[in-house]
Amino acid sequence: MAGLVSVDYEKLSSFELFKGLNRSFVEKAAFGAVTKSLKHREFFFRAGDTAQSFCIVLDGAIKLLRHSPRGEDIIMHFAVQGDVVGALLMNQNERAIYPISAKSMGPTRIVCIPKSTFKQYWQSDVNIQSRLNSLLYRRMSNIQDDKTMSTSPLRVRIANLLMRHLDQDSENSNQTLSLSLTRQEIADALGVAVESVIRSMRDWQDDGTIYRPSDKGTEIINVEKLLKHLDP
Amino acid sequence: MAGLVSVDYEKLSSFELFKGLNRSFVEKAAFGAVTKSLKHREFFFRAGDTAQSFCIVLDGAIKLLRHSPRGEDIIMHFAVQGDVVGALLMNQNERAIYPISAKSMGPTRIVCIPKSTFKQYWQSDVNIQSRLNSLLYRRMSNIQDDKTMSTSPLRVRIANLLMRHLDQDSENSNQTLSLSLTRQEIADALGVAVESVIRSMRDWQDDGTIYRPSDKGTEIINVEKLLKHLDP
DNA sequence: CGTAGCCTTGAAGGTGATCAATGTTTGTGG
DNA sequence: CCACAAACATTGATCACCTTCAAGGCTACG
Repeated sequence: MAGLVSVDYEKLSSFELFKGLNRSFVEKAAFGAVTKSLKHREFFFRAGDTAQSFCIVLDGAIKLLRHSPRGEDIIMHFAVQGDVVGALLMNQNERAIYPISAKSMGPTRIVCIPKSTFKQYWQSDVNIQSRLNSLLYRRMSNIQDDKTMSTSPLRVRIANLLMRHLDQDSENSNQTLSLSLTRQEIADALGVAVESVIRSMRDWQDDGTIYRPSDKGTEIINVEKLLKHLDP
Repeated sequence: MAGLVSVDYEKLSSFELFKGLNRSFVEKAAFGAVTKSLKHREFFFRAGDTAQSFCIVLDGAIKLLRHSPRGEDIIMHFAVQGDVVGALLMNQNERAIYPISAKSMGPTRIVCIPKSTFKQYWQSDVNIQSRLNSLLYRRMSNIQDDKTMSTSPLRVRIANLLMRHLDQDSENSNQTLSLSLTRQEIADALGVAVESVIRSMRDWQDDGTIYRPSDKGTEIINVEKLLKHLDP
């Protein structure tokens, strides 16, 4: 937990949320903010906590999840670099509570911004509101994409999930994921059993459609091959 | 298609979105707006149309849906009286297109507001933005509720859907739905087959947990009984 | 070195999908 | 007003996909 330093502001300015805005505005938008470093599997907040702050992901990733009535985790969203978490709650009343839990995936750094700063500098700024809406809009689209596929066989839904998380950069047929997902997390995100995910992905591993370079780390995907698997 | 009359403004003012705001503001917020009367199963817009306007539901209901790759409709949201449809898109760029289709359920009246009015009066108003966010927040919560239940047996998910659409008014154990849902629509909203919905709900019909007063119209639900069916 | 989290495999079973057929209701046009 | 089509409701039989349960292995980490 520490105040923001120059390099943090630069990183913030590079995000879609603040791109093109001048430094003094970014500083105001982060008034009273602190950076937090989360280890692997650490909660930023839990469902039921009163919502006093929101955050922007600097590095790493955070999964937003709920507990299902039967004890499993259900993952609603993977927040990666530049994503805003919890902002929609800052508009709600004083005693609003987080409806979901936020848990880090690997070492993660975030900027944690107090509600008061939101009310003072974010709420009244048309530009920021509009950009927040864009982020929200994309999130909504993702959820709706998922739902649209709910009648498709599992392997199609898994492929769809993976494709949505491909790194923007690489354009060739071998692309990396923008975050490292475990089988368990894929299962939790789709609301299915781990075993089903494993069985669905086994063939893809066997014929090299997907593979992990060093056994640890992010999965690499041969998009063309993957799509071929989905045709029938 | 007609301009707004006094009674329309009064209705708008009674909605959560405008409650407590003065008449002149509501008139500005509806600048250039027209009312539209939709028949049963009429499209307000289709997925892919360029988004030039958004709307507020005056009476009736509108379902927001997508086409799944296999031809079925998947319903994302039921917009009822006071709900805003398509507002999130007004912030996006000029050539933004609707990602979903909007189709009326029964005779429906809406206020259709041009994008330009949004940009002029809605976007810069903190109050309205905050209320829009509240609506959006509730919609998000609904979708997440659905997803949280994705591992539960179908009858639990159906019950959950019904309970979320109970009329706010009646507090006794017999409650009416705030909109009339066909079995097909319940199936489409949950992404399952109609037959499965029918089979799941058959027992409830047989023992009077749910029933339709005049065979047509809205379903009435005995909440206590319904909950008892879900225990095991 | 032991635990916790994740991965993997197999066997058995159930839930919901699919297909096919039929009935019912509603709306449309002659 | 009647005939016909379209949308919705219902039922039964069969089957596939995914779940569940059980067991074991691997890796990281305190």
